[in-house]
Amino acid sequence: MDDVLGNSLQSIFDLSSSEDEKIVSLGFMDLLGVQDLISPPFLEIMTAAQQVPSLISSQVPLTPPPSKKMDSFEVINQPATPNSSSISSASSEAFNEPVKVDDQEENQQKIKKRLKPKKTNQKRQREPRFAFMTKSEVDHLEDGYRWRKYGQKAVKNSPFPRSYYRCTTASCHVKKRVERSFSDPSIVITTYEGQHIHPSPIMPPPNLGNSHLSTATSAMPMQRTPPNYQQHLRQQPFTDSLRPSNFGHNMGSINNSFLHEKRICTPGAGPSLLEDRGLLQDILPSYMLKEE
DNA sequence: CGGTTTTGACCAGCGC
DNA sequence: GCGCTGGTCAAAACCG
Repeated sequence: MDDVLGNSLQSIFDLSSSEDEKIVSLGFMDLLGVQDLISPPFLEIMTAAQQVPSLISSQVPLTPPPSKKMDSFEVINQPATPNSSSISSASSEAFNEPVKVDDQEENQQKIKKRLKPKKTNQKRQREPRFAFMTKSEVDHLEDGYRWRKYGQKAVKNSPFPRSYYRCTTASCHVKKRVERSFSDPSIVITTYEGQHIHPSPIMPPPNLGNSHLSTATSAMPMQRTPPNYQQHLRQQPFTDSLRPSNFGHNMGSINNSFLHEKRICTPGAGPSLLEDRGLLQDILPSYMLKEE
């Protein structure tokens, strides 16, 4: 079942990399605003992230699908420019009846609007992505930001549709996709794309009584832990590359704050586990840990 | 009335 | 080249 889940997720997220062992990412940590804690050697192997010209500095690649290319890591150094998308006039309409110039222009503008920006030898730019699984009843988890749904698609091999959301804040182009795991419908898979450039609009200010929380959030100025997650959910940042070999020594510096947060999130979790596993426990699904 | 959701259509990329 | 799939657009519907 784990395999099924893993495979399906591989197809779900194209957080791919070309080299299994090399790509390591801090996506989740990055979202939490702790990317400045990355050690230099760690950065060196984040080849993909280095290519990204945006303020995003990392992403969490899942197990790279062998057939996939570095799609999500493709980088376009210049903004895709709508290169006038040479649409050669809607011939049928023009043929059938004389269309007013205004109408023609209107039509062409409509068509242009729908056309993606012309690319010249370049793939569409994509923000680094970060995905995690959450056990939750509701599909759209409150994470402190305001989202506007802009699409929904049926997912292949899954009865559950995938929803597409955009951050409603102007000039913030963060997107997220939400879907349920086919193999475990109780799990919601959320994929973030991009990074918020603004504080959470609906989160209360920090330091409101909960010293633990303030400790945990102090390291993440822009991305605070979703309240719902803290109360009800068990976050499982979904990553295959965050395995101990990559993870342990690189993440040690941020262990404290993150572990702290986790204790808040899941008071039911055994303290011994947390102590034993540390951050790893927070990141890796339990079944992965058991396999170790 | 403004913002959000729904939903069908369109486009790009990829595999065969 | 064709078909499939993911991602996005945008008009209409919905909602507070």
